[in-house]
Amino acid sequence: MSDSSTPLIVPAGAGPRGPQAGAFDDLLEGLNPQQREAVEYRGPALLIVAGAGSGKTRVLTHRIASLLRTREAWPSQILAITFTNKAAGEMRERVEQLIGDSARGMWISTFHSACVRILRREADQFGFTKAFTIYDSGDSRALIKRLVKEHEADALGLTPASVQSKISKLKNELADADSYARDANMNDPVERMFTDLFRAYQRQLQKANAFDFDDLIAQTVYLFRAFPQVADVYRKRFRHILVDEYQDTNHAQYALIHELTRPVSSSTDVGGGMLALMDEAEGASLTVVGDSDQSIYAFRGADIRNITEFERDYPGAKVVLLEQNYRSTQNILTAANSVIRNNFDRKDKRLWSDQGDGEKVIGFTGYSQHDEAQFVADEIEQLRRQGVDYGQMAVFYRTNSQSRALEEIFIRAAVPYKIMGGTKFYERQEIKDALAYLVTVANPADEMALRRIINKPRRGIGDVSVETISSFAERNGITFRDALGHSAELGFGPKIQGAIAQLHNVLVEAQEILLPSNGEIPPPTSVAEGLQVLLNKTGYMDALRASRDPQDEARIENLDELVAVTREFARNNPDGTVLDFLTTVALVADSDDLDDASGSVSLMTLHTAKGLEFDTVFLTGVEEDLIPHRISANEPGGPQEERRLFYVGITRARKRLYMSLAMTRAQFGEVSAAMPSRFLQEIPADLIHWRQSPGDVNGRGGSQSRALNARRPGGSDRWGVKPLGPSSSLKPKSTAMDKFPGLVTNKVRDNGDLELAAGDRIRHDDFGEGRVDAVTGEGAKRIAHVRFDTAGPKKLLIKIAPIAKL
DNA sequence: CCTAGCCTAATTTTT
DNA sequence: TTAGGCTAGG
Repeated sequence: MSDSSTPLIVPAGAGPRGPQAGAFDDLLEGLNPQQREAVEYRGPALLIVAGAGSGKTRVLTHRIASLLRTREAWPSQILAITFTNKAAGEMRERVEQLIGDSARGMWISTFHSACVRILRREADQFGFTKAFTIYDSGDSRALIKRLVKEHEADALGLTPASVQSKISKLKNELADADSYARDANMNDPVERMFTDLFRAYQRQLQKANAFDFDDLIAQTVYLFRAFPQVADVYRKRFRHILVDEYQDTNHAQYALIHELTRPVSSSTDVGGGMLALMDEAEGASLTVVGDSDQSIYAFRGADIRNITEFERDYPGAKVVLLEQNYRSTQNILTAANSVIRNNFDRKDKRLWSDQGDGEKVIGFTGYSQHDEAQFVADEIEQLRRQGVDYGQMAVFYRTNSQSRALEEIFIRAAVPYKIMGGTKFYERQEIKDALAYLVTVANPADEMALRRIINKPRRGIGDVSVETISSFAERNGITFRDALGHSAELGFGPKIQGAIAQLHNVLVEAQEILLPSNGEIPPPTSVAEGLQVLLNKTGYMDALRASRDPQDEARIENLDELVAVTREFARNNPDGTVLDFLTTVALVADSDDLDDASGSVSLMTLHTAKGLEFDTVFLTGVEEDLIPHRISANEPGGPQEERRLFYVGITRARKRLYMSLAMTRAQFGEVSAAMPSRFLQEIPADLIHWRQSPGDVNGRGGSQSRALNARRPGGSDRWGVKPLGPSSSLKPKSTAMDKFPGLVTNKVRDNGDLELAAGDRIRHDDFGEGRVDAVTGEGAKRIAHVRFDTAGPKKLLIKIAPIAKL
């Protein structure tokens, strides 16, 4: 009924047969034939296979615009799903640009926000309230940790991390504790324990009136399956469903889409006419866009088959292939193609560009990750001087920890940068604390949140007291939160009793501000106001100010920023409530706050980079064990997924692509030798111009690099080469990776303990015997300056050079 | 209940 | 290297 405003009758002038010719010529302008077809096609199911940079967002927005323009659909009948909020915002903006205000009323959002919206509306149907909160992975980890401890599950080898990831996987497969228990071997104590934990976890969530990330999707599917009438409301409403990045959907998301595109189950008329009923009998029309070569989320349940088997799932589906790339130069695309074609069982697809070859990929090998970072920084500065905007340059890496070295060097080199992701703002302790205060007020059932802040700042309420309160609540059949209101009956001394009463009062005061008991609708500024009351009157701020921990100063700043965020939120959402605020905050992704990155270089992981593009891209850490990551080696499909990740990285670049690596890499204090990634071998030699090849660095390359080595002036106390001025382009280029067979597939050599001193004689596999002149550097980065009897002077990295002491 | 100090474990990617 | 957990002492 809530949708009585949604017109169910198709507007006059349009029919199921499609738009009239000429109704949207301008929307087709500048599109290639395949893109046009993807915009114009009308039918129950359409799969757009969109290679990287092939203009899929353009196609998608123009398709939506055309549906609206021709009045085939009302805005409210359109549901478009994207992967990030940022992508959703962009899409909405672009559709509005095309057709103006009439775009209002569309649902363009992520899977998660769409589900939250549905769940909020329907929560009461199945044991939750509209005030439910959303647990991010940190929250659920904390809960699972507690449960693991309580159940003493660690004795069976179950760690919080393993339990969490297993539960997450199961939920993505739409399994619950019961269905798991049916299939599992219950004689195995570990399995039994896990089932218990899963059940307990789910019970706690329900009790806390909370959903975790995976629940948002899975529970929506359950809801639709358990209450077909509810599902019908949405089936009637959404007549056109479009899903972006379809290759990254997991089973639960697939099922959700499937439920939504089903024909309405009940025939009870809710006011629509005949025509509407006929339409609904067919189910909504579904458009999915994706590229199986860019599927990089299998680790969290994405099922590549959702896209590869689309035609089977939706018989009669139309498939459109977009292969022309409008983003990159041909050299970049050729590199990308030559890497990705090493994945078997993929449909061959070849991106092409008419933009010309462009520049070659530039390669660099540093002695250490700092050396590598210095190269990147130098190049960035050089490009900047040539007029390239910082905002048009990006540095990618496989793991977040790699950002550290880059940051250090960038700070020193005064390169403005912005890290996307990493330690996220909303995952900082103080921010989580502040949010937990808000949650405690907004959703009193959420015991987790209250437990988090009950002793922050220190109030003298430790574990023992918390348990006392908890059992009091249980005995009296009230919630933990309500127990705080009975401070006098808890049996504490005056100090603790006072502290509890104090906390209770502040929470009540904030509640009056955020959710007035007289039912009045609070002004949009109430979130900021309530937050400040909570932070100030609880003494949280004072405690930070009084602290002499230098980190706490930054924490205060962060909290100020959070208050600013709430103000901003109030401006953008005049009727936003605390719950809306908390929802938004819970669902923001790393890539979402990309806008203010202008004017600085963007640093991010390869995963975060998906969907973005930059003029200049630096792919760093192109090493074995990093990309492909060591852990992926044992996972089925792991190496292939890593290759796709690498492919995604390459295809982000418009004009210039750099690939760099280091010969040694420090991981928590220890330095170890690194090897060039196997993926480098997959790129044709003539596409890469090595400024400094792996061979140059360890003195074991082909003849060209020997010559190069011999010519290079030694004696610098920096390990890396000198900053690369224009003269460096005079260097002869080194050649392909296959000139360095020993560097790629062989086992890592480790001469870690080899002690060398000036005067020692050594033997090198390639250069023969020689005498050590000097040793510089420390630890794994020690470099021997050797004068070989026949090959002349060389610099060698002691740890990994193929040498032996005589 | 709190704090300091020692020990150890971990580092893949994230809506 | 560092964050978190654990212990002992206040």
